[in-house]
Amino acid sequence: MLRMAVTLRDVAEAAGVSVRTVSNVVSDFPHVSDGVRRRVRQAIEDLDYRPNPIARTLRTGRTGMLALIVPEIDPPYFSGLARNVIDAAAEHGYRVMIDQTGHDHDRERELLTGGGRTMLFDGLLFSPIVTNAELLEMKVSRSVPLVLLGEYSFDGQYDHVAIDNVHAARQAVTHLINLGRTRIAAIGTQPLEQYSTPLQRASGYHEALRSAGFDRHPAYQISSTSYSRADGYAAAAQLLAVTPQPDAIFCFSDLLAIGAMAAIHDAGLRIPTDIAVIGIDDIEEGQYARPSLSSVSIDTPFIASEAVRLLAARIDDPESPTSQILAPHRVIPRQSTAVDTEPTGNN
Amino acid sequence: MLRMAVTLRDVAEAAGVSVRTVSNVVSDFPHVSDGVRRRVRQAIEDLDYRPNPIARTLRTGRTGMLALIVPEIDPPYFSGLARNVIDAAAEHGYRVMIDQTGHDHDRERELLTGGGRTMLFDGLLFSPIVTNAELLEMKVSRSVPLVLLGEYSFDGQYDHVAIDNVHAARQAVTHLINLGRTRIAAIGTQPLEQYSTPLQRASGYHEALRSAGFDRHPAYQISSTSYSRADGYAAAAQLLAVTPQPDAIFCFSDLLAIGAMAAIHDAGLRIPTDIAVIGIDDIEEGQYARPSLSSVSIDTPFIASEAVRLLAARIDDPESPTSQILAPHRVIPRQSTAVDTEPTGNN
DNA sequence: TTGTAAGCGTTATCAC
DNA sequence: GTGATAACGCTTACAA
Repeated sequence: MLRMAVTLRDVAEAAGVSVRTVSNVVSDFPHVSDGVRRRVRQAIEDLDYRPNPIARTLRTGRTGMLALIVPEIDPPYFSGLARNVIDAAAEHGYRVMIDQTGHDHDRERELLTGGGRTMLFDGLLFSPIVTNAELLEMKVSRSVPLVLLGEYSFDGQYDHVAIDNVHAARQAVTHLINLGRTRIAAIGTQPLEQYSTPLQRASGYHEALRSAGFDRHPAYQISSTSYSRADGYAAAAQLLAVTPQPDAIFCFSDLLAIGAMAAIHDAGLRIPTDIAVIGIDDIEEGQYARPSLSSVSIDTPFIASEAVRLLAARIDDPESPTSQILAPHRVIPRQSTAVDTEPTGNN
Repeated sequence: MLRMAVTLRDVAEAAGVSVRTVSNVVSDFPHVSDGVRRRVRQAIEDLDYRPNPIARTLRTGRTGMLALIVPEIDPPYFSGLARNVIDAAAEHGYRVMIDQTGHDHDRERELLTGGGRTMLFDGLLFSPIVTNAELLEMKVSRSVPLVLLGEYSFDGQYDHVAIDNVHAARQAVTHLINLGRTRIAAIGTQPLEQYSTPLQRASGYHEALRSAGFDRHPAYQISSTSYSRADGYAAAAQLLAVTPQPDAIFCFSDLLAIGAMAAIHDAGLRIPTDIAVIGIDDIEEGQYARPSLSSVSIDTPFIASEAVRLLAARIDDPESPTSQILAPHRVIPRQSTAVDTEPTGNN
């Protein structure tokens, strides 16, 4: 604090009333006579008094802040989510602190088990990378309301807003199959077993192949440590060297797909003529890519607003039963999986 | 709070010591005998005691939180900045709350003048959209340390980390001129006078044209309300209808440029053969676009770490003289402004 | 080295 | 309707 703060007491003194009365005026308590109210208002104005939220918090136990915990804030999916969460939170009177786990398992645990200054927040919105099982194994601090994001099947112990990743992936691959593609590769599997999203999307990929009666070709599955453009580029380059060459690629994220498209383009191949590409997330970048990127859209505004609504309710009533909400998704076909009629002109 | 919190007093009681001693142990005060320390540690463990950061804050006046105020969090430039700010803040022991002004002038004022719960934060990192003059006109609350981001010339009243927008824009346009382009359009000017960045970039654009002896062609300057892909697309479409058609476009942001490239592509024109395109920000998306997007790179990690450093110092010593730091930038030539090797007969 | 107690600026429980 | 005053949980003189 740069200079001594003006307190309730100062105002009370200036207005010639008690702190109780000033507090009443500040918090719009109804039973204050108009004359007194006016005098207090004037004193507040004169002294430029601002209530100290910390002191208020200590008394009320409410900070008015939520924490949003994501792996990273800069990938478009998460920054879009953050934007929607911040906006939704504002509608409920909350502000949002953002923390990044950096895809670090231990950091997730640390943030969740309340190692840090968890009490600074009225509630937590948490987008985990680890699986259900891993998460339940951690002894999550029960002292702070928590809503989980993005994970499909929890056991009802927590509120959560989820995507059906298995189904989303299956629909994406089925879309490629319906195009007549038969050699369908996937980018984004994970070597480690503890991460949830890649497992589910891989599972959807396998389901779709099985339904179509296709074999799984190990060389068609490229794992990637992150869901970045760079990883997509490298993985696609690797796929192009496989014989027979894939005629379609399902990427576990749009960023991977963007990278893959660049690699395919640089190799002198055409999209979708030679290789069709589809991603997941439906980020705006894909709409403006040329060819534009087909994707599975995920309703982030819905996820954000439902999650904040659930969290606000949980804060107000810690004992109410938990809710599980499924966010809608749908395949958005664009040029990268268009039925091949004319050249895309992308080179 | 879901259940009654365990307090210092509870621990003290359990360990058979005074709260003072427990507090000493918790805050690693050196002069505590080993036996007592062990006993206290044990009691803390047993009771699962977590210090209440709010109470600590009320005493010390420090929350350990910074606020980052940006127009929007989801454009890549700002989400990248946020990521770097969060990381830099963590190194100084701070966490970061993010607020969006939504490009709203009044909201900026409200956040800055401390209308809200400003005291919750030890300091503010503020990326303003309004000009210097507008900002100084607001009576910014002096009660909270403030570092400004992205604005070039303030009068030294505040700490700030800035980009030389005029120079960055001039270099971008000069790069186009050096390519031999003569009909150079610009996308991103603003009809309103109070926004800083567009004014500066427009000014750099004009300077470069003047140096080259080119006239300003009013129809070559397209204003846009936001720096989005959609605005870039629409603006470029508008430019393509102008005669004579521009042979280069300088976009005030990479997002605008991405949109413009899509429009040019959709019109059946080639980049850079028919029209060269350059943006500002050097977002990763531009590297993976095809053709890849030339841009002016801005050193966001530098901006973030310097800004946090300045803010931390300001918090520690409110009276020290302010610093003004200029972040480096440089033109990154890519395919969208590559020297044209194909025969075109165009110039 | 450790205990006692006085705040930090609110809100809320009593009285009057 | 308004005034004292006791918390909220912590840090930190001041004592011991």
